[in-house]
Amino acid sequence: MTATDKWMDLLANDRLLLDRASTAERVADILRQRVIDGALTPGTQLSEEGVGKALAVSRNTLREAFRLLVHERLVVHEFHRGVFVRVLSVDDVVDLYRIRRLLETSSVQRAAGAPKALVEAVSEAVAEGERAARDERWWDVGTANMRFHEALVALACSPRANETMRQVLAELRLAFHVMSRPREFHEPYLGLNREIADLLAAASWRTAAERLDAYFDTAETQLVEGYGSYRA
Amino acid sequence: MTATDKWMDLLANDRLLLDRASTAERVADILRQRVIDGALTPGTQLSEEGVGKALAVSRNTLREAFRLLVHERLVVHEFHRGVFVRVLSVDDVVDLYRIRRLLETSSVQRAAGAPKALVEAVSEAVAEGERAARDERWWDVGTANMRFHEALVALACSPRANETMRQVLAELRLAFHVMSRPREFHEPYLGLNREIADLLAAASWRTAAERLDAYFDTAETQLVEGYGSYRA
DNA sequence: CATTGCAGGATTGTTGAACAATCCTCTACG
DNA sequence: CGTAGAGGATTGTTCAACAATCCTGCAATG
Repeated sequence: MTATDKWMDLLANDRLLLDRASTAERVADILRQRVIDGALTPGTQLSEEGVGKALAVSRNTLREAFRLLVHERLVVHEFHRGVFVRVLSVDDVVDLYRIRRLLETSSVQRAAGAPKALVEAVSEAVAEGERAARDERWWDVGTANMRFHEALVALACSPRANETMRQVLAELRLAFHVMSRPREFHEPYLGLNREIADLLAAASWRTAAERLDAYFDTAETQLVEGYGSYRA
Repeated sequence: MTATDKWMDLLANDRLLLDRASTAERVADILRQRVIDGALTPGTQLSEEGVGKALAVSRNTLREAFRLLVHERLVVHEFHRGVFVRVLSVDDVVDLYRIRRLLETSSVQRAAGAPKALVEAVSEAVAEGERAARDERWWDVGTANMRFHEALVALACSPRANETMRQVLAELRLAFHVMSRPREFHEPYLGLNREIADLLAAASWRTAAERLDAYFDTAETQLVEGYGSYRA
């Protein structure tokens, strides 16, 4: 029966990829990707006619897709005016760091019972960031940094927490796009991430949590002034 | 100029209440309320034709509303089959308690800088629960209990954390509806809530967080067996 | 000069109908 | 007993139409 169980798992994966995908969701996927990778910059309007014609979907289907993205806060919907790629305010960025602090420090604090593979995922994300930094791929450094923090929350073994964290990080991408110096912004955190990952690997949960808490103290203030001066 | 600033704030509030409300959002509001108060029990299908005719909205508008509720996890959408009021599994309930623990304990831990009014809101929620218990309004006891925990997260002063918590608690309503004994389920927590509120009022953040953590240890195990046996 | 009022055009909000795709049920057949 | 298929019901998606609202520019007014 263990052999069939393996097959079942594989089938379950494939079902998600192949089977279920309404047009609205796929449209949302595309737009989400474009917002995250910066092709759609904050502030640009997504007109129903324009996007609908470009993707060859009807206005109704498109509106369903817009609802999804609005709920994820990647776009804003102004009544009778349309949807726009979100422009994060400084308050938004502060709030994003605040909820990150709640989720991440708490997850690290009680990571004692987490599966070993999840702890290794943290170290792997750090290593990926270090590789990207060596090659001066600063955008990838930012991506790896996010994967690192996502891996921290994953220690809590809560699908909903993971989902919330994913959304928070996607929103933060909106802030990073208006930063003009990705290197100066992302590079300083490489050492901190490594330090925290090593503490986790050594099962020093409490120390890691304290280190992380200190990280947020500095990151938040640093970011506020950075975001205020770098934005378009 | 400070006088006009005051006016502006008031106007901004009113704009949210009076101005913006698309049909889809109002439909979602209605359905959300019906799911939360139990009129729509978990598992029931929300057919597009039925609900659309009942609320006198078109299918397209209704589908937009459904998308919102799907994203809030109050209903599930099965491709080519329809939307159904969500039936929480035991795993779901465990996960909900897990993310609650992350958000709540972390919020309480760093509540030192929270505005006094937010701390008082915690005590007020406890008092409301005690009043409801005295009158044997057990459903209201559950509502007050949720308001209590919502108030705990509010200490973190993060709109996004508040929103996440609201959603989590709305989901938990789905579990409470299949419990047959609201009194036995809600009453034991009254004393714990009071204890935590008093610790917060005394600025004993650390002790309060530890007490809350212990609360989750017992609540989670207690709930799993309770949910397994009480469900319809 | 600043402000107000008012077309006109463009965009969104909402509806209804239509057709395709899929699922469910029931029946008939091997 | 199992299964293959027909038929009906529901959902997925598009299209066209109209109402409601917003934006722009211009004229009128003080």
